[in-house]
Amino acid sequence: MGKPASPEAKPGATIYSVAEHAGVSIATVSRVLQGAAVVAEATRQKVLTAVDALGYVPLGAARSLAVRHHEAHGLVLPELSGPYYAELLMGFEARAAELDQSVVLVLTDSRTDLVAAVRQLATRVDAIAVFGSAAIPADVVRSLRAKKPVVVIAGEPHDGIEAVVAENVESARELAGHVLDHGRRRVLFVGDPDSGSDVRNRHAGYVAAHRDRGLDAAEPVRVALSEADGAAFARRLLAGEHEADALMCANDELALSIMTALQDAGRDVPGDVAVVGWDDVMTSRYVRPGLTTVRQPVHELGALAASRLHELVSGEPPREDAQMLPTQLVVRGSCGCT
Amino acid sequence: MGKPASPEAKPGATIYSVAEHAGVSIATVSRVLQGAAVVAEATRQKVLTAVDALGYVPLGAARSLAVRHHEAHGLVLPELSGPYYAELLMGFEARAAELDQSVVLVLTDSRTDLVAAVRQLATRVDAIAVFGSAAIPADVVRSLRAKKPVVVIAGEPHDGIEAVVAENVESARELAGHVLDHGRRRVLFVGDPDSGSDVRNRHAGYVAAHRDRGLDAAEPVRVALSEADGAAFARRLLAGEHEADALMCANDELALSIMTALQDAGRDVPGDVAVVGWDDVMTSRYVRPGLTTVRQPVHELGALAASRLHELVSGEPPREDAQMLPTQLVVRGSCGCT
DNA sequence: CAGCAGAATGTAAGCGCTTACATAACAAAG
DNA sequence: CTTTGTTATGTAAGCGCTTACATTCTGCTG
Repeated sequence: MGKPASPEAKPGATIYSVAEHAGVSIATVSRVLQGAAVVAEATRQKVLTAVDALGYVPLGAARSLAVRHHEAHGLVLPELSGPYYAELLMGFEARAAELDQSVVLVLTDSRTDLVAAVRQLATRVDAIAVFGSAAIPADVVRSLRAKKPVVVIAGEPHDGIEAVVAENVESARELAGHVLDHGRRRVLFVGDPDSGSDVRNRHAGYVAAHRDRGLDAAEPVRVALSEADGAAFARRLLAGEHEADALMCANDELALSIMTALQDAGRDVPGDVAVVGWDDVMTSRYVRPGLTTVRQPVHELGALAASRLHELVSGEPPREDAQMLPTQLVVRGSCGCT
Repeated sequence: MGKPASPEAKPGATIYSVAEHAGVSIATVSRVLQGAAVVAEATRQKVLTAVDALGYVPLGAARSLAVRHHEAHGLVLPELSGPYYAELLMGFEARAAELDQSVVLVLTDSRTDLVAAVRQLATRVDAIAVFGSAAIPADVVRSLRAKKPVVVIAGEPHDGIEAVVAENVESARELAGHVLDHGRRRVLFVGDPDSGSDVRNRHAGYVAAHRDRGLDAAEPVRVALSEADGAAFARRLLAGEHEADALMCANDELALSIMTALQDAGRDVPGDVAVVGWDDVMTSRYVRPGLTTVRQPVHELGALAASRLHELVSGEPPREDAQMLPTQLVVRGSCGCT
């Protein structure tokens, strides 16, 4: 802080001015900066000195143009509320960093022209990871794929576009089975199986658990995945529109808002009705009873996406089948366990 | 110069191949793609046809090099757990999108070489927003500033680096005053004022509230801001290491973990001890009693940072004083209100 | 119908890097 | 001393765009 001001940076310092200042050629400057080729120690020092005398910052675009790749990965997510996407992004970013790739983020919920945004993104990255339900039209994804490697996160693989997912069907079957084995006989699935492959697969597991026991599964209650949708459903449930002794919600936000609304209305959870969710968000540990849910390796999922992107850029062929990460049932009180 | 050697390279469609395919010059292709100059409708159509016949995706780096800017903003955040940073990022991204700027994200907690990461970032963006406590050495920020516009989020302005912040002192004074006015006389500040200007200012408000009433403020309990730190503090409190009838925590995560730990140990909140936090995270609405806290306009803060970055890039001079956004006290039950 | 303004398009000069290839410098070997 | 490797460094050709400027093509005007 007490030090003299930083070197007067000529706003226009380029590799040429550095070379001139150091009395060497631009090739040499490039070599010391890339650390690639051998450079005499004395020369290296001259260059380094010149670099910070001029406050030189290389122009990434020029390098990208010369080397013909961006050294950046794109990530397209719907939004970031709730811990799920944030954790995914952290995993992605961390892995990308290890691979020396920058990450360029696009959030689709804030975009009016999604397609333009994605095209624009394609312009500045080497590969793109798209979240399954980020609402990118399939043909856009496919046309993207023609130019750049693409991986879908939590979606279905198709047309040579590979997918990375967390396991859903089996854990949903296990979770639903757990609830059924508490003796509940009217377990409602809350969430729209058509809203994405994650929910579809969770629903499939729910159906399977019923089938396993020779039971009939009720029709799913098709609601979106936000707190507000949960609250709305809770109102309908309290109004007697649905009958249930257990609710298997497509995610924790739904489960939490429903559980709280029921409790506020004097219902006993899990006494009157059990509630389970999916994701294991932070709040699920804090509410009483604790929310029984399923933990996904979200961080790892993001990291896996970044890794695959990198491998695809490096020329590896896309995988046919989705890569699946295991999930873990987290049993707390809301399912009826003590 | 002439055109590149292989006109055959389909995967490498360039402006040249498009021009050739459409039977026009590259200048014309550029013109229709930028939509800038007038182009005869017939010509425009030929070009557009060629573009998607070849699946042409422009190379962002080449454009950046030619126009001499990146059309991208950098954002440096510590991490993304908890809703605070995620919301900030969403605000930033949304505003950046409106301004047609890409956002390149760097998370410092995942980096081993922070300084290198930031330098690398500077290479590919026009301007950078750094979160105050992202642990970037001050001299690095300053040297960055010499080349690119920089704004600090939730930090102090200095050396021509402007800052955007949410109000802290007055709302902390109000919050602490509120607790004191419930009759609490041993209000402990939990959090380390030296960990960043946000906490420092909250502490300052806490001290001011005491002074307002002619009371003495206790020494702050210096703990970090995570759940784990809160739990550890709660254990010490239960063990009798501290004495308090109210806890003013530097953020909600701390407050929540402490409150829950106390309740689990049989203490009554707010009966035995009141607990208040800061941030108004989602969980704060769900716990019982609801957590009294302060809501910050986090989304707006992110958006403001993006806006300022853009204005700085456009040549506007940096502001001397931090731009401050108002916060809002959210009173729920944990402070002692019914 | 020459002359000319204005519109549409083409030409070519960069933008700041990387890197293949050429060259220089110097030491060891013949 | 040449010759021959080895290193260290320089030269220059792009990378794929944008854009100032030049050129060509219209359709009028006088």
